[in-house]
Amino acid sequence: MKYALVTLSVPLYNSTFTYSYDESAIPSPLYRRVQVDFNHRKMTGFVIAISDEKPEGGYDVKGILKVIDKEDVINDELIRLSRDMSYLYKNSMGQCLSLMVPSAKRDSDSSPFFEENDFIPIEHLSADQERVIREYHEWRKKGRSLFYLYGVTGSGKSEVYLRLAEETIRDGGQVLYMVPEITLSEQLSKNVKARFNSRVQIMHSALTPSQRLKIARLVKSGDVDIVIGARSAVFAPFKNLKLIIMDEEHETSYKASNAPRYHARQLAQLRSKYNEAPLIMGSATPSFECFKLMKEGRIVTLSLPRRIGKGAFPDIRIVNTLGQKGNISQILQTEIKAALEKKNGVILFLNRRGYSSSVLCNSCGEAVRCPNCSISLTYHKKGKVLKCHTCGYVMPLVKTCPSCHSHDLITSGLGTEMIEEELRTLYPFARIKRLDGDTAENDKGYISETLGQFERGDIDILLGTQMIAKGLNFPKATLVGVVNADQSIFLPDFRANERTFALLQQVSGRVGRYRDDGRVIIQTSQVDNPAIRAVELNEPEEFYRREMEVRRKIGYPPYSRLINIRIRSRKEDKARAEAEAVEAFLSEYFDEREGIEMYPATSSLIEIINNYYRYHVLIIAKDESFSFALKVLEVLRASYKVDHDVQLEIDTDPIDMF
DNA sequence: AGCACGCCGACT
DNA sequence: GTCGGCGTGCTC
Repeated sequence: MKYALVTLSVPLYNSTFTYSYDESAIPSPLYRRVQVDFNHRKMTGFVIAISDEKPEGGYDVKGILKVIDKEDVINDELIRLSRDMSYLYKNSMGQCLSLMVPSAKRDSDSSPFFEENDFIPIEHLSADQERVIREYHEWRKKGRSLFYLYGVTGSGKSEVYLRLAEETIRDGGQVLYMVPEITLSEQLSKNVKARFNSRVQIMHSALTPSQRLKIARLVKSGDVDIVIGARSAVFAPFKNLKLIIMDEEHETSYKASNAPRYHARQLAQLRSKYNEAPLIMGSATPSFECFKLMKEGRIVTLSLPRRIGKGAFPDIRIVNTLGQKGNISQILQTEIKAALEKKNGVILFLNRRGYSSSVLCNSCGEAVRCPNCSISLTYHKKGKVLKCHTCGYVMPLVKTCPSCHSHDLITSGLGTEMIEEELRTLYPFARIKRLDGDTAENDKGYISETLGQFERGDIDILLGTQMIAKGLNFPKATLVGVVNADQSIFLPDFRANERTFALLQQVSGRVGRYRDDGRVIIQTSQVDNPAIRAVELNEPEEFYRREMEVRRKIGYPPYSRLINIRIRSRKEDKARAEAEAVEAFLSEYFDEREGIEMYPATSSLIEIINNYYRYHVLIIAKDESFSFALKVLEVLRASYKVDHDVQLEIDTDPIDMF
């Protein structure tokens, strides 16, 4: 008899269990998925080690039911990664490992696609691009492995990534190329596929588990040179990983929004270390975390301060919306008209879908609320419905106020639907298309179709949310209008200014990449906001310096690290009691400790989501105390029993406080 | 997290 | 009597 150490995706502190097998009867299960009986249910787990010794402890060892795979699906590196990830994010190893390989269920078995592409000529490098590649090699020789390509939009970062990827592949290494959201990186994937042809694999969220497995196999065998993908591509099982690229490093989509709440940047750093593979991050708007490391010299900065070719910075104007009637100011209207007359493309950005963000009662003042969440419903004119943007609840538009039955209801706040309506009235002959979560819903083709239309000039005005803000190149566009920057400014989050700055800088980057007549109009009621001012005056460094100083004074990231403990329950008293108990448990360790502060248990900003009451306890740890905090949370996981109808989630380095 | 076991109320 | 409510405890 032999014994296999199996990890199972269970939310228990220890998720590894020993099962026996007869080596003459079944093939070696090491690094493969196995089916086992676990407390009266069949589960799939991964074998991470095998041994001849019967384990200590005196319990009855059960047998492996069957070995699922004919070949390895994980390796030592992924096991090590899941162990480190488990320690940092406080989920079991089994839960972490189960993210890395698609789970047991088999599905329709279609093969991953290899597409032939048109040949795209290799651009010649600008002097700046050549310089940073030279600098990169010099620093590599000195043994440095963390780099940041800090370059304005349109400075040609991608070409630098591709050159370095080519060199790595030529030397026999594999490359991981991460992008925030793959659907919006059509242009990139086309370029990369054309350059590297069939030895490229794209990992996107639309892949089925079996397609993922096939790709994983190709990556593992070394038959793929470069993997392009979003967050989860950080788990690809490389045979010989020699370069990691993380484009648009500041993007929040690199952080997982359910447990284990890992950050791909953090895991990329771990894999960089394990493999002695350099990590190159890049953005025009670095996260404060990276910016600080760059200033301290812990990350090597490679800077591209100029646009390539004929690209020029757009002319940026701020329009004060206070006292303005209508949602599109006279100034913006004039600019749109001028752009339309010249047959140039117009991009309008508003970060809120729907018609109006809430429906208010003019008589009692109450907003129409979601029955399952503690937020107000958004009115969608299409279908005349009220939608909850938090839980997805939909109901027909009400005619009377749910609290006082008055008929006097008014809409409040603006969304993309409303702007679309205004645009159609103002420019009846323009070809206008809206791109947001509603129009793109369930239809990935719609996004690329619309973007293609705009690129070809078949659409005059493209109106959209976040979706159109990122990484896209529109040579025909000369005008970008931010309909309302206030939403971002008023986010109840200490990162509101950082986010606003990055967002505005990124949308501004959509024009003027190839021409010098780009124009940006930003409408806001907060003309003196530091992020607005920084974009207006094109003073990013000054913005970083001042905002970071604010963070340093209040002791927030990047001058500390946060750990947020979220507690949820259907019963309010249970949620509160548990949060208070967790706080009391942690106080024993943290109260007397330098460098660690804990906020008392409080209800979350959105108190109820999907009928769950939400509380949280926030831990703020200085860098030198962070590992102590992790140790204490290890004790919490190991010895603290949470009530049965309560859920506890630990979020290390949270990016939203909700 | 599930799932079994077990101990109480209200039903044919 | 026994069906099923959900509190409690365990998972190689």
